[in-house]
Amino acid sequence: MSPARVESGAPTALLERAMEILGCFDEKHSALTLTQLAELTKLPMSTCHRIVGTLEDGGFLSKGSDRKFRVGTKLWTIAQHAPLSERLRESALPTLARLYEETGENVTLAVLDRGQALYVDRLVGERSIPTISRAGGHLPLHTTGVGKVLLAYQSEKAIEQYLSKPLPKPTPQSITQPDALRRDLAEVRKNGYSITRQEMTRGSGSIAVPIMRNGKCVAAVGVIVHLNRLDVNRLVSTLTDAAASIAAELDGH
Amino acid sequence: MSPARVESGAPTALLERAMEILGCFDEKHSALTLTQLAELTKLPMSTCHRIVGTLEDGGFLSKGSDRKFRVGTKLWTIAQHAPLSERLRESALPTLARLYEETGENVTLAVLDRGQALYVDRLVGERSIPTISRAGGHLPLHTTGVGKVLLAYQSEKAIEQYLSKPLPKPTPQSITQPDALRRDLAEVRKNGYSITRQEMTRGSGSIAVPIMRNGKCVAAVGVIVHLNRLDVNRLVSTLTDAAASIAAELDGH
DNA sequence: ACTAAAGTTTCATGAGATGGAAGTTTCGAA
DNA sequence: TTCGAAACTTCCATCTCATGAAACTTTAGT
Repeated sequence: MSPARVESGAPTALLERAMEILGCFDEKHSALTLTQLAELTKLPMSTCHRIVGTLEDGGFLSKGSDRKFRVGTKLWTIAQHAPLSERLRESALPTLARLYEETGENVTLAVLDRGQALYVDRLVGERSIPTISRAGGHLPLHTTGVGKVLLAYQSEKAIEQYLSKPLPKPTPQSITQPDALRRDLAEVRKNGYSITRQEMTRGSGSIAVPIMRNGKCVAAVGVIVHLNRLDVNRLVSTLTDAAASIAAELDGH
Repeated sequence: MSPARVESGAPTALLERAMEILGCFDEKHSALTLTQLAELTKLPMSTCHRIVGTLEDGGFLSKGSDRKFRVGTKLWTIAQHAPLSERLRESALPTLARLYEETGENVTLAVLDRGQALYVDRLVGERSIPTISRAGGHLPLHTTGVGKVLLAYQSEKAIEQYLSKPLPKPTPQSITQPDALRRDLAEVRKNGYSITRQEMTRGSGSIAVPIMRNGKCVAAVGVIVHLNRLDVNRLVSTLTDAAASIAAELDGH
């Protein structure tokens, strides 16, 4: 128990370093060179090289002909057995497909993860407007349709904790005043659905509804549409059906 | 360079052990206790415990209230940035959704991986018949529709190598005679699609077509249907359109 | 309450991770 | 084609940190 143990960054365990390296792959970095990985993780080149090599041998990373590393097939395969894929995504996909066909719009499925909306899946067509959300990506809770639903059905305490931190404001329409948000969330609970209008992206809005299981909101489905196509009544009813269908599928197995 | 270096199993590097632990999660093991993990990897409990703990801290594993470990959200998130998800799956999904709606049948998308068909995605409805293929799962090349397509478009040498190994025969209808398979694959290349009839599962058949890019077959789409619904002409034409559409989407970005 | 199985902590030991430095390859510019 | 610099790979003396048997604690099923 030497006192100089839990020091700053340096003497970390090998495994933590390896996880940090893998964690470098995100929305904006799907292909990275060894040098970039060493910079991002602040690891010495030689150490980084050795770890990356082992990860590559294990199929967790793969090196392209462009000398860039990408997430490997083995890692992907393992991830398909996460409950997120195996249970939620798999159960929801047929319904999402129907929803997509019916509306022709961007369809998203998200869960709450570390105080953000984690997009489990999305269906984007050529017709639908471009969106920032990606499967595997995170967005704030208070600026997205699915996010507001996920937040609204949290405990009072969790909501207050979320509101206590500074809230990002990606557009002028984003609601960042705690009181305004509290009212908005109350509306969501009352109506059973959320609406956003240009709170995340200029020109687009969204509608989302909760997927309930045992009285808890386990996920949210939503559509993102061009503002002038935001036909609330029609979309809410379609989404409510879809959510019920997904919930049934989840219970089914 | 001590000669007794690349010995048998025991003295493996930490990272390799960690990857082996993660690799325990597969089709038939989506939730495992610490003891099970220690058994599967043949690691001492204490060592396994420590590694699993670190993986849990990093969000690569998560422990449920049932004391079982599952693949964690962090690992899943990272995997979404694999080319398999980000490029192929994302590009193909809208088309697969349409295909699913049009046919109402099991729709699958697969690539070649380590001499097997790796299922990248599948859409399964209540209507469609039960299938073994799962997203993230592997099946033999010569007994599945998508597999035969993937194999047929390989090089002569690769095909011969595949045929040189013993071929599993899950049903009496499975084609395992090298010569018969060679003829079947030639048919696939000639026609541009593959057919299977009860070669993997009794009572069901499948049709699949290649997704070509730069003259190479990068993936295959297929449907699995009840034998007496196997309307070859209709399905082939629908699938061919879908494959072209996915290929276009892949080129688009 | 009891107990067997599952999970957790401890710690002396040495295997193996470490990272600076030197060597090699790649790639773009001249 | 030659050259130089940046990217990548290998080497190896040093010593940290992973190791796993054993002891301990918790859990769940009589």
